[in-house]
Amino acid sequence: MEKYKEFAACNCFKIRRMSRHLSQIYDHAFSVLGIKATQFSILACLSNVDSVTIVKFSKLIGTERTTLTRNLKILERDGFIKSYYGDDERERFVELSEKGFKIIEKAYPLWKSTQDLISEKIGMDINILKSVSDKLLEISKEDLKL
Amino acid sequence: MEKYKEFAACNCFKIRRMSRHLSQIYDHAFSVLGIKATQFSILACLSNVDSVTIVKFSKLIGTERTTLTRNLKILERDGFIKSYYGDDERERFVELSEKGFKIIEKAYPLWKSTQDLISEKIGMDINILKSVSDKLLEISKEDLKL
DNA sequence: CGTTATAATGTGTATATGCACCTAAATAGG
DNA sequence: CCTATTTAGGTGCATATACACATTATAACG
Repeated sequence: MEKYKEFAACNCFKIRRMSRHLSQIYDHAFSVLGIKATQFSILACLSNVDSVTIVKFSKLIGTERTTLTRNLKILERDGFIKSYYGDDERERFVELSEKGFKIIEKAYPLWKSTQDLISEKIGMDINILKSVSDKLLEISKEDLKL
Repeated sequence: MEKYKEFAACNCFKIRRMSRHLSQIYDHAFSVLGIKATQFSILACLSNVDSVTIVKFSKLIGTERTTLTRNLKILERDGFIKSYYGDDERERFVELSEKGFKIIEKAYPLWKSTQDLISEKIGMDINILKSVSDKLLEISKEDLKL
């Protein structure tokens, strides 16, 4: 059976493996601060929106709402973010705490050096990544019926 | 503060988001069979190696050993694979069961149509993706000291 | 041959992820 | 104003992921 090469070329398999690998590299860089790459991403994005509801934030960063809820719970437990309910009592807003601001200040140089290293290793193909990402995001529900 | 664009360009953030998105698409395709994309990948790869130890298999597919152990446990529980200890009593071999072979036969057309759809959407950039993936895998432990 | 090093694996703990389902609040329609 | 629908959010359950640490078996070596 010679399907191995075909299976190994699975887009999902490859991207997942890349994701795991890259996550380990970034996680390693942040480890001295006791945070993970995912957490840095959330805190960094949050630093640019002041205050935002769960649903809006999840759409903004492309993370499933309930996943984000759980990620935020950990960040709130550790004091990096605060949350409060709005006038519309269904809405819950989240925002960075002082501690949150401080950690991303410390994390920034770690992120920057890692990001530069990876970008350098990948070279010009790095731009394709955005193109591919955008194309994937275009895929609609209709496409998935087949 | 205008760091948002910079953070949003984070390689790790982008790849993780792509990975989540793509996984949802493939998972959806396999959902009628009750398996996930990750499980299909493992079973498909396993179909090409007959019988293999945990360590070798984890290196082959680029999945952390203990992660693979847990993934395999679920597949064994559901009867898709079998495992047994070797002459070297430290080694545990895993291999596909009959049920495992049957499920990948059923899953193959689902995978193929999804794979074709995604490949078409991404277009020529798909080749660059492989190049990027290979470059990432080249990154050594030394690079991470910085 | 006995001791030490290495190799293969398992487990505890923690984060990440997403679907299905549930609740409560706000809004739309009559 | 009352009911039906929509919207925001939470929770149960399951899989995925990886690091640190422990255990056991084999290999290496003096």
